[in-house]
Amino acid sequence: MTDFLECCNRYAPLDKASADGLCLGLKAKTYKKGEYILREGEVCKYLYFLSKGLAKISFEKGDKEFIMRFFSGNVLFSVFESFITQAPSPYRIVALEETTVMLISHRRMEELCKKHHDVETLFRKVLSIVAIRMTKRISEMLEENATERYTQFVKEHHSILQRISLGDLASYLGITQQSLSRIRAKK
Amino acid sequence: MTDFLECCNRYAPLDKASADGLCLGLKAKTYKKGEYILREGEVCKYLYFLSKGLAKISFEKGDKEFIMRFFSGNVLFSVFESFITQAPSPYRIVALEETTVMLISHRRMEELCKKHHDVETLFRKVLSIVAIRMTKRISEMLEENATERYTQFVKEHHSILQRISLGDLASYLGITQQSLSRIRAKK
DNA sequence: ATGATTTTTTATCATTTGGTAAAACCCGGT
DNA sequence: ACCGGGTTTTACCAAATGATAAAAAATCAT
Repeated sequence: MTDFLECCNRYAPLDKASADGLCLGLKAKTYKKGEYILREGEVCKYLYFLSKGLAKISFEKGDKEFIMRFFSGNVLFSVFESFITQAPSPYRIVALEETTVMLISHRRMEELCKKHHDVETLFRKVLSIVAIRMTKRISEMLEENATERYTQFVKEHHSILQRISLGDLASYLGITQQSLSRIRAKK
Repeated sequence: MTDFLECCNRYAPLDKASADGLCLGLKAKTYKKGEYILREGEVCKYLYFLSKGLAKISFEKGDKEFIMRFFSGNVLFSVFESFITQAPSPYRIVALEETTVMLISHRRMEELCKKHHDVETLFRKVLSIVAIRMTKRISEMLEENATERYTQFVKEHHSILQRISLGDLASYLGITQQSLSRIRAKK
């Protein structure tokens, strides 16, 4: 709870009323390793705060999986495609370890955004970080080859590297596991 | 002006006061084909509304150019990395035709967001669209090869296809112009 | 510890894409 | 019409990545 509010306050300073509103009815849920937090096709009803563990957002095409992003530490995340529009999610969320998330429902978030200007500011800031991060990823995918992307990932996500399987890392980088293995062997 | 407000209202319905605030001091600027609207390294001071023409956001690495996105029609855009943080832009904006944009300064946008809740909602919605669009692009880059990405682009951006050079399209797809030419020849 | 299952590495060959160069094409200015 | 500059296509070879298969290593449950 403290972590959650601290995280929110890093985005935008919140009134007591807003903070209370966010915490009111905040539910925690724990998933075991490998469990789905959200399945493809389901509507993403929540904004998530990951308080413990590791998760991935991914999708399948044919028999291949592609990973959009990993989440660990104290971060806010969601499948915004689905959360914002309340349409079925093209992506799934899977726990890669025992993972605890706090849930803020879409309905409550909408209410709070309407009621408290600073919650809307918080939401806006969260989305701006997401937009910027996604844009950066696109840059990297355009300008860097697989080897460079791998090196970059190691540099930037050193902390979670050991917790991610090679297969998952390859799915994130957009290459086959064999290619990634080859890249690592070359060094 | 009308187009601008209509565009804004599609994101979020605005009060008269907010609409007036947005329009007050709104400046239009026209760029010739090939002119820079923003250079790499400059701070992006504006949220842009493109009312006429065609523009690209891109960057260079070595002697290659990579294109993040094209803009035409009545759309709001900016280099949000820079606009939001007011840090130097990693990207440039270039007019691909004679292009007219309306400028809303960062300072004014900040003021209006603070003053009018509905402007903040508008801004939030703009960012959510950006985040979703970027995410979709990442999906495509992960799951589709160059040929599929080309086909997809033709399908989705049919209207501006004839106005974009092959070189620019290749830079957007993340392949060389020669590869794109080859892909087109195969069909 | 043992065996079963999963993950990672290695190998081989096919396909895709890049790099370089040159030719063909298109278009605007004179 | 002709020139000149830019754009697009074609060709050739090299490098990167994918597909498939199998071996090796690591992990897990009993």
